[in-house]
Amino acid sequence: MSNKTNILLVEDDPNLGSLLQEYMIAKGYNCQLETDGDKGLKAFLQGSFDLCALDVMMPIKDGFTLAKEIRNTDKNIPIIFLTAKSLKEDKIEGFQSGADDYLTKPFSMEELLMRIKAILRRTQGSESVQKDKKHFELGELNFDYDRRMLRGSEDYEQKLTSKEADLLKLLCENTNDVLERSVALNKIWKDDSYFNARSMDVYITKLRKYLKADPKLEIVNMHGRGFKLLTN
Amino acid sequence: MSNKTNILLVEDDPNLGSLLQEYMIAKGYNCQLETDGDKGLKAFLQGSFDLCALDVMMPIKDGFTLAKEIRNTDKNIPIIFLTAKSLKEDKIEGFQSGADDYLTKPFSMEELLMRIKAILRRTQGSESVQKDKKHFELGELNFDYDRRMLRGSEDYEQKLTSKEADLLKLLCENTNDVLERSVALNKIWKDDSYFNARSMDVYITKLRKYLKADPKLEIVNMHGRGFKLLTN
DNA sequence: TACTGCCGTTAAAAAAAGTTAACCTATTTA
DNA sequence: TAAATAGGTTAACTTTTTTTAACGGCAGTA
Repeated sequence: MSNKTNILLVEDDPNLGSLLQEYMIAKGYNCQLETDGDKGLKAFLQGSFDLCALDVMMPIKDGFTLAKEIRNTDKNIPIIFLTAKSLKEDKIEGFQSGADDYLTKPFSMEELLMRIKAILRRTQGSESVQKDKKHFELGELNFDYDRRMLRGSEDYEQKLTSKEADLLKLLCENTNDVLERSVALNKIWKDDSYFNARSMDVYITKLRKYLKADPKLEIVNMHGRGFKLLTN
Repeated sequence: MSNKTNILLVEDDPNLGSLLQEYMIAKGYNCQLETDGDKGLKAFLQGSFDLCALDVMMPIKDGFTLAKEIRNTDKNIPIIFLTAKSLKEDKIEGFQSGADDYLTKPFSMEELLMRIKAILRRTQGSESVQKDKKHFELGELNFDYDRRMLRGSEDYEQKLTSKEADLLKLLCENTNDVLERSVALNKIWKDDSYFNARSMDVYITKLRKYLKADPKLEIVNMHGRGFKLLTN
């Protein structure tokens, strides 16, 4: 399986079911559709899903029962109910069987997507958020973004200010590739203006000075575009 | 404050507002009611909440704007919108300003409660456990907030004043992440002013002195933003 | 080759942060 | 009750960081 988020959709109306499935796939998710509760449970047990979207009123086995069975084997999997039942009592039963959300039909597919995203943000955010690299090898040099420190193999040590560190980090993330002026200005200065561009030039000068510690390192200008950090 | 869950409710209709507040209190929550966006933001900055329930259409400042400002200082706090706007576009804007849920009026108080519980079930487990932690490991050091004591492995012991302890606690809760000046000033000094900012600087100096007991610990300044406590 | 807009550098100004000490205020102690 | 103490704020001054200004050079184009 890919690294996409896997959604199990159980919906007995084949039209609505495949419509939702197509939509979720178009939005970049893996989405498996099952058309009744038994098949849904079987699929869940065999697969590895990140979220379940369950219709409530289904033949053979209703969504609430299915949810309880699913929760029996995985008590943390997010579950959303999709249903025409808008009665208060039904909603309450839905939440009591462990729902994370409860959508009453008709709903827009966009709203479903938003609600799925809102839940996933909470449940899978914790693991995948901190992808940001904070530590870079630059030829002979060694750049620690958090400590804002540039260290050479000998006893060269250069403390950086926060703007210097921000800019060097961006350059490092685009090593041997163009860092567009506008990108850097918007990320660091939050605004692409004439004066901020002059300010950025001043920082490029400062960084060039620091990087002289390794003569192989070079920040070259790409006229009209931005800068490129070369490491060879 | 007790160990109850703290809910910030911002709702400009005083009838609905106090009805909801009473209900939540009856259900065992702490629930603070504010009647406009500015008061809501101020309350949030000074308090310590586990969840926000915000009306969207309010005079002075609408709920979406308020949500963004709140998210600016706390990017994990759960937010629920309560609103009469049931348009698809509004819902989408709501979720895009970082909502966890979006309820359209009229809704039953029971449903609100269910939805709040569903969100808290996800969030309270993970990080907000740490939120009211009173005891922190800081490299070699050991910080006991209640006793206002900083202890090192050997015989280093440093008693802290209450302001020192408050500030260190905030820094600890944001370890390796920026603690915004305005956040600290509002939480500890209850007001973001020039003199309080000078006062805070004095306390940062004091804390840096104490933290020298472990040379790995460092409080770095993020120019124009705030401070970051580094532990590695 | 001359024009024009982008870059590079240095210096100065401005803004933010850091430090130290004096100064309140409330509480404890003599 | 006065003195001592502790916690906290204000003030004055220093240093660091960032922005602005000025000017000269270079690249791309007419």
